[in-house]
Amino acid sequence: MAFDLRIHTGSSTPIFRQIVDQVRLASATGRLAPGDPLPSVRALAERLLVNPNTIAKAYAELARDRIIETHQGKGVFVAEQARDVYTLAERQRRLSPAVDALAREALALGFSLEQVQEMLGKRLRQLGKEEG
Amino acid sequence: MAFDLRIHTGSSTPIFRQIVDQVRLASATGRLAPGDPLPSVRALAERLLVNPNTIAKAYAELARDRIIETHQGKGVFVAEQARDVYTLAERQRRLSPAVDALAREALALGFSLEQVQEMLGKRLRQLGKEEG
Amino acid sequence: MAFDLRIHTGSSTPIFRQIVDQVRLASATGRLAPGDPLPSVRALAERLLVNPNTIAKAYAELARDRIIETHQGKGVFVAEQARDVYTLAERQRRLSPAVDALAREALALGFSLEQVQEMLGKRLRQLGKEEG
Amino acid sequence: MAFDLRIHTGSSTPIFRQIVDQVRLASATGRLAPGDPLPSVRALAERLLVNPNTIAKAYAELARDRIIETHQGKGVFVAEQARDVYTLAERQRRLSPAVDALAREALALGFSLEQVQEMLGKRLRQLGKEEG
DNA sequence: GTGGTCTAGACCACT
DNA sequence: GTGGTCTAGACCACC
Repeated sequence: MAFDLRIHTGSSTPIFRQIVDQVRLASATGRLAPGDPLPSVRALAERLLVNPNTIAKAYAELARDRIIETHQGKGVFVAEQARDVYTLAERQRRLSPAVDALAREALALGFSLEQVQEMLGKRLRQLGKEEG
Repeated sequence: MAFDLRIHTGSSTPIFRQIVDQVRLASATGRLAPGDPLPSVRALAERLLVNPNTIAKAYAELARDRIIETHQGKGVFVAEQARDVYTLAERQRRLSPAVDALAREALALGFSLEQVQEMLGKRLRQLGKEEG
Repeated sequence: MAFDLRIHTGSSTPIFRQIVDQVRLASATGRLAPGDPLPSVRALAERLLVNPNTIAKAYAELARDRIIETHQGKGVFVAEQARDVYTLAERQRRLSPAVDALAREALALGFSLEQVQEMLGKRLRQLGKEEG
Repeated sequence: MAFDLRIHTGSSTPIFRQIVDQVRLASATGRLAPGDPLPSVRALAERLLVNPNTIAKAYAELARDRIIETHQGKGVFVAEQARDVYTLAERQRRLSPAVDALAREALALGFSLEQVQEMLGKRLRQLGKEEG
């Protein structure tokens, strides 16, 4: 199964960030395993109809964070490095900025806890399906 | 207690947006009450060491959303009544980027829906209590 | 026919508002169709002989109201679908200054309600027909 | 009966303009007849709780347009000048900017002719009552 | 004094 | 190339 990278040009999040996030997410959830090949810059640019510079920028950030490795003349692969294991506290610490941002925005827009939880549940189920 | 506006110039979120968000949240939680005066454009610009235009831009957005009212020659005040400016669909559209960001991050970190919802509830209660 | 934006620098209505109003009206009457590109900030500024910031301010307001979509590095386009952003009450609030002005003027000039309504209907039909 | 001038500080229209418009309207509809006295600058400023400069500015514009006359030491009076008589075409020409502004705004906000006509009728009835 | 608009010119992120 | 943000400084209307 080919790793199915998708971008939304309508979104306000930059294309290069969408790519970085998807690869990072796929790697964290095991959908991409160490050693798996990724499409070349040129091939991905053609498939997604975006500028090769955009792909290169995304791959550069992923390589900097040791998520992927590029082997000259061979291609791009998911890095072999050991997966970090976080404590619960550490995982919560990493999640809390997003929790905080959503909480503030929801309050400002006048949403109740229940409404936000429902939107969140719906979105999580969507993401889960795309992954499976 | 005077309303204590603070900005981080090091942040990637624009200064004017930091101001908008803080005022909106303070208004939603009741920390700013209808009729309360806000610092003048020039005074706030001096205090925060930013350009008056930046403050004016923030105030203009708040006025468009009917959070504040500006009176020529008098100053800026918190709007008398909270008003339903945006449709439910629009408010959901505005919340969805934060929902999406949290959902993706939670998935990548391996949290369950219930765990995230609990963190969210806790944070919402904290923010609501920070009044006065 | 390219969309022909024109401003009157002599007018008391701000330049950025003239631009906003013309684009909004053109979008509402279908003279601008979803997906249509708008001139770039710099190009329009050059053509109208105004500062790019003034154009940017107008485009920012149109984007907030989801009339247009701006794509970083690509340009500005008419939004894909018209969306209900504002509640009925808010739309009435925004219309009421114009209603009030016409009512007062009509009263001062001794027009009956029927006469004003007829003039209004005629003008609305004219504006609607000026498409294409 | 004293001429009952009222201002809305919450409105976006400047106070001095509200005063000018109300006097002009009362004069045009005969509620203020030539020779009728108006309150002094100082008295009106005290009654409306506004700055005397604001009243003075309004009276200056009314005097410039020959709606009122100020007699030093005696007070302010509605001018004796002959009322202009307009042809229907001339009256329509004077009304048309307000008609046009309302039509454009209504179209942009997505209102139907019927909705606008209803808002207009309601507003005209309100103004008629205030006057009676 | 207040806020609103505009110009000029700079820097940054994204494509 | 594109739009987004910020600074500096000016002028205006209103109170």
